[in-house]
Amino acid sequence: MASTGKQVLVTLRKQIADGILKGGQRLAEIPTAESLGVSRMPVRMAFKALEQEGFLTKAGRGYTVRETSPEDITGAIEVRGVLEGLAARQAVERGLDPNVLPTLKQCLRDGDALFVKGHLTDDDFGSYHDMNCLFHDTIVNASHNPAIAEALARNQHLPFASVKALAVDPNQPEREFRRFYYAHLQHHSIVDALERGQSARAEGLMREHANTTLNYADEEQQNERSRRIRRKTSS
Amino acid sequence: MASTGKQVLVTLRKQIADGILKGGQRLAEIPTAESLGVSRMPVRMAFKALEQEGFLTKAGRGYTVRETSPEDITGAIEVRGVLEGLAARQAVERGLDPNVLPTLKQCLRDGDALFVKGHLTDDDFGSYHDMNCLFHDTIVNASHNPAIAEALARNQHLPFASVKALAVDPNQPEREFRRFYYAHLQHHSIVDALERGQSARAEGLMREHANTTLNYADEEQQNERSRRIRRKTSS
DNA sequence: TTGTATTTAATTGGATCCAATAACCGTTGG
DNA sequence: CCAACGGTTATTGGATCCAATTAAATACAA
Repeated sequence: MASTGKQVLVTLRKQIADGILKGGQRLAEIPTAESLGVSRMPVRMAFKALEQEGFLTKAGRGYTVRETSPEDITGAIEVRGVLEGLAARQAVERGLDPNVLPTLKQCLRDGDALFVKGHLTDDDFGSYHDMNCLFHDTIVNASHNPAIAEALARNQHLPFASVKALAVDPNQPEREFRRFYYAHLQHHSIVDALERGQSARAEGLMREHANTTLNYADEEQQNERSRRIRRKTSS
Repeated sequence: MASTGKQVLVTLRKQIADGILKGGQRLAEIPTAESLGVSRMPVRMAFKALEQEGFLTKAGRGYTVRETSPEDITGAIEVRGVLEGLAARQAVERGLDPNVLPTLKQCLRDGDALFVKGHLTDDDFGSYHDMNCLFHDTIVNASHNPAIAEALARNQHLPFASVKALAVDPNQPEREFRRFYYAHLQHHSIVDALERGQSARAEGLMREHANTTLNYADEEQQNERSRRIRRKTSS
């Protein structure tokens, strides 16, 4: 039983993330309040919060759902790369807390156990997702630089840009397997660099690791683009 | 005649930035609303916005003014370095817009004109500040990556961390002159790298350029620390 | 004397009301 | 026929009211 305001906030956020509220669409307080069955007040609060989070932009009277171009997404992933790279470097330079390496190595073992079978089930993707979040969060926290986490929080919102929002294409299981396996091998290299105190190497690896997501997002763009073209030619 | 809500927001923001509202201080809606002579509603809105901006943190009932440690500031400046470094690199890699280099070179000429005298007046510091903001904004915008500007906007709030908030120590004019002159020489190197298409060099220079501020903040910390020690020993 | 539980008070969050402003449409004048 | 001005309408922003939750204080029991 979360409070009404939080409920409205997460509902709207999910509707935007899921594309139910399309980019560019105008949002007024009264209709959304009525459709959610609440008063205008929590909606006002949620709109303000969503504006700060970058989901909505104030357009004269009312708000419009922000439209994210593919360039926005690739740019945000690039930002995530340099920020997580900075986190890895600073984590090494400050000296790792004693619990960091054990946690990361457990992540590596968990990932290894997933990949030995040679294929990934839906549950495996979920497990990988959890492990991946823990891995990245651990490194970001190990930097002891709260500004990094704050700056990253801004990017979490864009689809594909966040660590938490890794999408899986169910039609290409073997390609997805290779993609995640490659990412996991990068995790191994990153831990190796952290363990050896190679801060610059850790930073570079972490940047490239974000680029792995970037390449995938690019392919998604390609698919989307070709799909659009196909649609256009077929009409 | 700005709207009441905005007025409350900027007032509270300024009071926090100026230290009138000290770090760790608890803020309740009713007292602040009464002290500002408005109703509770704009204060609620402002509190929510200030929480999103990182000025306030929700502490059970009500909010507390966030206290920024020196480590927070150095960390934020480090973040600014990698973000502006990324901006410089991407600006080169995407190809500079035709108006970027002329704008930057005008900044260099304006700076050169300030430093030829060998000393800086108060007006000169103001001119340098404006030129400096234009220089950095131009590079960030030249990256055509809106995620960078958004991530940077988060850091603007912390004192010393932002480009816009460069402090000048009036007691050490010649030291300040050397500091700004060094920063300006870095500007020259950065423009040189941009012009030659040396993206990695531009990135590294931009990072180091933020570090110049960082060193100053460190000295501020040292001063503050020694001041505190002096106070402690004298008591 | 200390810890826990209950009660009370205060503060926050939600709803409704009212005013102010901005957008849209119609009409009129050039 | 187009543009500009005025009116009307709808939507946002501010204020007040009410309920719910939480924190603090006091009292009671161990």
